[in-house]
This record gives sequence, structure tokens and C-alpha cells, in this order.
Amino acid sequence: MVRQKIQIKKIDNLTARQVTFSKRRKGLLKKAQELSTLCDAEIALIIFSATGKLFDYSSSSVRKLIERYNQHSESCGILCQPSERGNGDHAMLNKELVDKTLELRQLKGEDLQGLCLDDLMKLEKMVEGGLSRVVKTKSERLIKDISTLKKKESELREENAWLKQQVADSEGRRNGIIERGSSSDQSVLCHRDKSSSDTSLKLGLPFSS
Amino acid sequence: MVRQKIQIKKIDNLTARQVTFSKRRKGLLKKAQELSTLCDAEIALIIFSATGKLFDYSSSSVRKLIERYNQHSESCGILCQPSERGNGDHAMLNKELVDKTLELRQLKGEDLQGLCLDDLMKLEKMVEGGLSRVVKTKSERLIKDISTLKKKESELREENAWLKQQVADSEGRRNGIIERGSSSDQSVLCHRDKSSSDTSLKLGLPFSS
DNA sequence: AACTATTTATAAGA
DNA sequence: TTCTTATAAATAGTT
Repeated sequence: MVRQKIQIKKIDNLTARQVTFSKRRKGLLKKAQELSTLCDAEIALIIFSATGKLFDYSSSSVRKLIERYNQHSESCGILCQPSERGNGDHAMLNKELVDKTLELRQLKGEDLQGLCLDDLMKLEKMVEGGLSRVVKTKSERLIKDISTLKKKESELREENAWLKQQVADSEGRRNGIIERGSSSDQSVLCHRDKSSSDTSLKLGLPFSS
Repeated sequence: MVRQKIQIKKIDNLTARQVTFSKRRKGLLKKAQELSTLCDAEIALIIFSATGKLFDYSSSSVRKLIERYNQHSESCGILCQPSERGNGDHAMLNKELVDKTLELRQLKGEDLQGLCLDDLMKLEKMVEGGLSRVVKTKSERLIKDISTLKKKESELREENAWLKQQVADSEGRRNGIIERGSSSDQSVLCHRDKSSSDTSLKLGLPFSS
């Protein structure tokens, strides 16, 4: 609705979707509150994000509004079962679970016998979409990993060059001044190896700074 | 909030209040719908006007959302009595549902940020497997449908040939014996035309096989 | 999280 | 109620 008018359809990009959700949720809650204040209306608003997080608003209390809604529906609509409240919950939960399990199996290519050609084609489209998104995410991850590794490599090269110089200097000093055996040699080499793995590899810090 | 910015407090004038209620209610419903579409959220909105009239909206069904709201409050809110047998069931059911929902979303290529490269590659394999099975099933279904249709076609051809013969015989008899009008002619021709369009023409199959 | 160019919502008037 | 219009508010894209 800004910069460019958007289409009202599911936002593909996850991050953009989350940002928009946060912004618009806030806007919606504000509008609900304003309407209830301005016009003396009772309002309940229940929002579940795609990830299952709950947000709600009510001018009084959500439960109270739900009660009132139920009463209204009872008097105006089809009757509800007077008993079985917890049971309805359970049954519904169970049904959702069964439905999701079947959907899951079908996405994995199982239990397809009951589907007509149209359903199969819809399913194909959906799985294709999922595959393309998975592949895209994997590629992005690979690119990122490669770039990180390249950076590390160049840091290590730099560090190595510096250490080589140290060794050369040290050897130069030793040769020019005094003969002390091979112990210092080894300690320098050890130090270099240790530094490499302890700093650059693990923490990704540039050795020279 | 226009011409002059309004205060968010109850509108005194009854008419103005009713007009504003109508306008803003419409706006709120639209925003709710947009949010649910754009961000894949589940939303329920219940509005009681000051006069007690009910307006509601839900992305799926208000009842379903209320059930989910109740369930959510139960599992996330104040602790449940540890003695209840049904509750253990309920919690377990709920956990399964949450797990399956996540798996489902990931198979569809969503919520992939938390996955490492290995997980992504496993997921890719799984979705690829699913896709290939769906495509295979679809192909088999197509082959089977085509074969069924061909069989039907040949049966109809046979029937048609037989009927044509009947017509020819009938005409032969009529010409040779008596004048009976055109009524039987038309009914036979109608039948043949109907058969043709119901099978081969509609589905784009070659008529000859 | 803040900014800002635009779109959208809407108060007031007709 | 419905339309118009001037203006406030919301927000998509960007930084």
C-alpha cells in the first residue's frame, strides 16, 4: 500500500511476512480499540500467527465476549450440544491431528489412492513449490557457508604469512647470536599451530589488527 | 481523524456514532482479512454494536478459533491439575499436533531458517521423494483414465455402428413398406451426437484409436 | 527500529 | 444511505 501497492495474497518472503505481520497486527489492534471506544461497541479479536503464537484484544474480556457470542449463536443459529465441552475440544484436536497426519503422508507421496486427478495435480504443484523453496534456502545457505570459509581462509593465510616472518626473524637472530639447540624451533612451530586453531578457525577473528 | 483530527472517545451524537460504527467496522473487517491473507494468520473478530447486533469475521471459522483459543489458554496458562487423565492425553495430542504442523510447514518450504545444511539436504531428499511419487501416481492415473476412456469410446463406436445399422434397416423398411415420419431418425442422431461430445471432444482425446 | 513516499481510511459535508 | 473530498493514519520498501 506504499511505495508500491501490494497484492493481498500471502507474502512469499518469510522475513517480510513477519515484519508485515507485526506492523499490521499492531494497526489492527489499534483500530479495534478505537472502534470500541468511539462507538461503544464490544469487540474481541483473536490472532494466531502462522507459527502458532497467540495475540488477542478485547474491550472487556475475550472470555466474556466468547460467552456472549455463544449465547447469541445459540439463540440465533443451530443449537449446540448442551453437554460435552472438554470433549468437543478433544475431538476437534484429534480431528486436526488426523487431518494433518494424512496431509503429511500425502506430501511425502503416500496414501495417494483416494485422490482424483485434480487433487493430484494440486498436490504436485504444492510439493513442487515446497521443493523449490527448500532448494533455494539450501543454495543460499551454501553460498553463505562458502563465503564464510573463503574469508576464514584468507585470514589464515595472512596469519600464516605473519608467523612465517616471525620464524624467519627468530632464526635470523639465533644464527647471528647463539646456538641454543632445537627446542625454541619447536616451541615457535607449536605456537603457530595452536594460534591458528584457537583464534581464526574457531572465532573467525583477523589475526592482524 | 480527518478535516479535523478526532479524539478517541465515545461519540456523543447518536447518528454520527452509527455512521462511524458502520464505516470503521467495515474498515476493521477488511484489515483483519488482509492480515490473515498476507501473513497466513488465523483471525477471529467478534463485534457487538452498542445496540447488541453481532458482526463477526474469521479466516476459518469463529468456533474453530475459539476452540483453539481455549486450548491455547489451557496449555500455556495457569497449570492444570496433575490428576486429570484426560489432560495428559490432551497435552500429548497437542504436542503431536504442534510437531506435525511444523513438519508440514517445512515440507511446504516454510520456516526453514532454523535448519542446518544437513537438515536442509535431508528435507530436500524427502520432498524430492514425495514429488516423484506424486508425479508417478499422477501419471499412472492419467494412463488408467486414458485407457478407460478409450475402452468407453470403442464401446460407444460399436453401439453407434449398431444403431446406424438399425436406422438403415428401419429406413429400408420404411421406404420399402410404409411412410412413418422423421421422429425415430432424430432420436437416434441425438444419441450419437451426445456420446461424441461427452467423451472425445471434451477431454481432447483422438476419436480414432 | 526509524524514515518516508505513498496508499488507504475516514470525518465532514453534500 | 451513499458520494466526494480534504486530510489523517497506516504502511511497503528502504536504510
